[in-house]
Amino acid sequence: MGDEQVAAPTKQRRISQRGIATRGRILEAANRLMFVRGVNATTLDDIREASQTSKSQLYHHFADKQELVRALVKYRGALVLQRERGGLERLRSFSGLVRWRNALVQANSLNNGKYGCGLGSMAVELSDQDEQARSMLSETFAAWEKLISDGLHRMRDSGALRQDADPEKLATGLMAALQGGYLLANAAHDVEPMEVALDMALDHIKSFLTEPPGDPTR
Amino acid sequence: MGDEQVAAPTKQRRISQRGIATRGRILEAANRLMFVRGVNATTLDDIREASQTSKSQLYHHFADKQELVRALVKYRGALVLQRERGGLERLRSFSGLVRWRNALVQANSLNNGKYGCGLGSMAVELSDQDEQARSMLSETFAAWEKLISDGLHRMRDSGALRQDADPEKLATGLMAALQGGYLLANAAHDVEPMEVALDMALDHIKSFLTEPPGDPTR
DNA sequence: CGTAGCTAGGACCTGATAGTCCAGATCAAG
DNA sequence: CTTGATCTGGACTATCAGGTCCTAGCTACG
Repeated sequence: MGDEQVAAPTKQRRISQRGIATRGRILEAANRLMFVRGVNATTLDDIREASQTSKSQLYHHFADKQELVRALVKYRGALVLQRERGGLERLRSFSGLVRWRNALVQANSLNNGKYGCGLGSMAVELSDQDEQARSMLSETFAAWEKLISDGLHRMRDSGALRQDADPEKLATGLMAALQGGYLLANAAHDVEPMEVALDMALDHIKSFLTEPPGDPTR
Repeated sequence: MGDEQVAAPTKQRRISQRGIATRGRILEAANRLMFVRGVNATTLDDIREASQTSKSQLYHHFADKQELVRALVKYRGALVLQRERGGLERLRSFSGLVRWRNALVQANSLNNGKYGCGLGSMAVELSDQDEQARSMLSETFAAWEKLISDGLHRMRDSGALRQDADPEKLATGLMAALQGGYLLANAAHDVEPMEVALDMALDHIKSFLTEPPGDPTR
């Protein structure tokens, strides 16, 4: 098994600007469609049509649907991490966490809670059917949690958080509350459960503050 | 539109024991297969084979795949609620909540975190594609949360929980932690995130106890 | 310019899957 | 035991979705 793919290591296919643009259009369309319909319910023809491309282009840029889905996992993961980096990499206080929470809630409320988290829903759909996708998603979640726990570490180092706070566990708990909140909000078509869940997690973190925050949570 | 289904309201189809058994076998097989592979990735032929039935029986007992899935939502919802009633309807103390947590964690650890929650994964897969299934799932979640909040109400009435505790919100937060925990555990193939998430939610509830529990959490 | 190879269009193929149909077995009520 | 309905087996069909292929444009580079 595995007889070919080791050959010609240096030979990289030439790729034109147009090719890059097409590949991008395909990924973008897949991203949009699979976000609202789910991965399995989206067909290649849907994507072809939405991206204004053709079958041969799909198969020129991606070996098969599974590869496209894996590329999408990477693509969406990068998008989310980039967005989250913006909101979290300078996190140094509890109020920063509250702002972060508010941004997520507001974004989700625009859809009335529908669709959930782009990563979370892929994780549910793919974990039991594509090991490689599952492991990429798991790593993305870990990186996301790390953005949070890094912020909590900064807060602990600066004395805002007590020494006995465990940033990693707090970050995992917060991420679980976020994902569970997304899920319940999606089922209910209502953001409220997501708000309640995030507030619970934030309250829990608040209990590790060295001194109570100056302003109420909202 | 809708010209037929109103006719003959009293005429209920006769149904034999054998018919009931067959219908049960189909639902059971669908339940098992769709739990591990997901709803969309499971075919009717898979179910036919696993349930030792035939195509005509599938379509005799269910109008189409969508109806079968909806019946499964109901079936699985009833199973979960029955199981949860056992663990929650006599909940009166924090330690009872800890026992409940332990049972869920233990069950999930048998699969190394795989597959997640039977209801949660269906919610993710179906919410964006079958409104009726979504609403049934949402109601099931609400009923499940009510089992929890009823227990918390009992704790509050007995003085174990402070008066300012909000049982409904605490139950929603706990459910979100549970669902998010399932999701992350499934993605990681490891129960740990689920444990951390539930412990966070339990800690949060613990902060509303009138007096600290006699024993450590575990 | 010329040409090699990337890029594109879209018809076509193939397998899988949801759904149909009908003949025959089984059951329950009288 | 008769009769009419339910239940069952499994072959059959239609459709759809993934995947292939061949021809024709474009682009980059010499």
